[in-house]
Amino acid sequence: MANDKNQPPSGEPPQDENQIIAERRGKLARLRESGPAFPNDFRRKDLAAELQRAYGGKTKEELEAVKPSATVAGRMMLKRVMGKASFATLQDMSGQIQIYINNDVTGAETHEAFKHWDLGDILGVEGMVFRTNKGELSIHAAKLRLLAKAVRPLPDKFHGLADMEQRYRQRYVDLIVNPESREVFIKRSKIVQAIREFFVARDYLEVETPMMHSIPGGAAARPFKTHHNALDMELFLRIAPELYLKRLTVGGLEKVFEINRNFRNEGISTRHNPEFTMLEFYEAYQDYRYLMDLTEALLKEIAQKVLGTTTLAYQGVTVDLGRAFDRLTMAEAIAKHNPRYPLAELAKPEYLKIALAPFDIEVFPTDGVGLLQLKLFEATTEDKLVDPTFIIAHPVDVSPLARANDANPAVTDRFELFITGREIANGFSELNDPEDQAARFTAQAQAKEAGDEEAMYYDADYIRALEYGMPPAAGEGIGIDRLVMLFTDSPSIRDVILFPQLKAEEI
RNA sequence: GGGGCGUUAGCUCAGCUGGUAGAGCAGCGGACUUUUAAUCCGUUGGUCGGCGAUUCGAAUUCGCCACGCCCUACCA
Repeated sequence: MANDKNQPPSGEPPQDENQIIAERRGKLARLRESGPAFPNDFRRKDLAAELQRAYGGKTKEELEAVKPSATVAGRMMLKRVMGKASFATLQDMSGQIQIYINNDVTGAETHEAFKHWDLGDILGVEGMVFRTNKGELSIHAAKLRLLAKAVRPLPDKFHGLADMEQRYRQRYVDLIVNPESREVFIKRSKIVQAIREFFVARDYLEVETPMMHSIPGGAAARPFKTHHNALDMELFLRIAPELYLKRLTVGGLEKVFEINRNFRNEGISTRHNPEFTMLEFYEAYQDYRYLMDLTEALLKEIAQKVLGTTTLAYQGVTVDLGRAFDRLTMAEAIAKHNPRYPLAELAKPEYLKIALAPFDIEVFPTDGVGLLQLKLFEATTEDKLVDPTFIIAHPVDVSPLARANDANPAVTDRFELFITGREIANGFSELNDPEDQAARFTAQAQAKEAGDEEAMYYDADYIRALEYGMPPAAGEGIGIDRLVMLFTDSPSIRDVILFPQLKAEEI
């Protein structure tokens, strides 16, 4: 099958041909007989939403006195033919507007042609803006043209497209007929724009670092492998930009951010797509506490710009981003949300092992207090962190790139931000000691030798960069897709990615 | 990877315990000069996801496969 993929059809009619498509192909063939069937000489001057805004407040009489003209183009979503007069609803990028066609103004010949045009066709209209007896703002078409024929029918005009598979595979159809889907992607764009504005306003430099790495690093994940022919070289799609962005702080780009794709060769779920978008940012001469303040400010600003409020609803729960975010260690969070575990006991490995016993979690004799706390945290507390909560001081074992705490080297100066029980951000004071970093890489490389597929590689060039002196810095990553899920109340990551990864389909 | 559920006309969906497939919308034909999910009359359209089994007979029961959704595991 792989070989006939993406080959042009071979004379045989496509599998999904049907009566409706055949009918429309016939109409298209007749169109071709009378000139270009897909003309590109129509210039629209007005957008539906702008007309609604400009004339929405005018009465029927006021409009008749002024007779404003308008030129719009769009897809025909609804059509009502009533003999000698017809109505249609056009949809453009901004919204919808009704057009009115009759024999007197539009002309009988054009009207007759219009009657055979189909829902989904793209039309261009020029005419007077007026208000109908029922009060609908409309354009009385003086000129009306078919600009692009739709050979395939649109889904049900009232129910839209419900089949999730078809919505994901044929997003173009979903976007035409499901306004709420369009809204999600408009919001996504606004969120990304708000993020850019936030960092640019703080003198950050937006950069683009390689997506193809010879040594994948910066995260614990299995990479995609690829091959460069001319260089005859194995390459990996990046799992994170982190190590390159920190090289830039060595280079003197002291405030950098990147919004771009990461690729991880792992399972697919409602929260995981193989390629996903990450924001990562690094600032020299700052620490993780500063980052927590910055993160709060960022989320509040996005919420204000995109939603107009700091209160949001996600899948039935309300979250207030306006309040100060909680900052708790794992032990504190466990004790706070599970009163059955006293805080003082959570510092004792023996107690933690007993507490973990009822859960189906692997505990190793070598697990220290930090790891045991992490396991108990994930089992009992993570999903209870509905309101924004920073969890701080992660064990050093699970944070190979974070700076160890000066007072307690077993933990790192790190935080993760949880909202609605999900991790939204991960940041820390960066490890800039080349010898400490080399030792941690060595430990990771040994773990990889021992079979841990997600352990990191030893990155000698990264160590070399640190040896030139990296300024003390703090850095953070935020998964954009999950952030968009939160802000758009989307239950699945596929709802916020235009073309999510699915298994190959035979068309 | 493991478990559950789903797949019927272009779209949205009915179809009980097996008796040979329906509606609405869309399409086609007709009526209608201010409709708006227009309305009214008539009408076309389906190898019921695929393959196999049971049966006189399968959309319906059973098995396998494909694709999707949800949960779960790893992670962001």
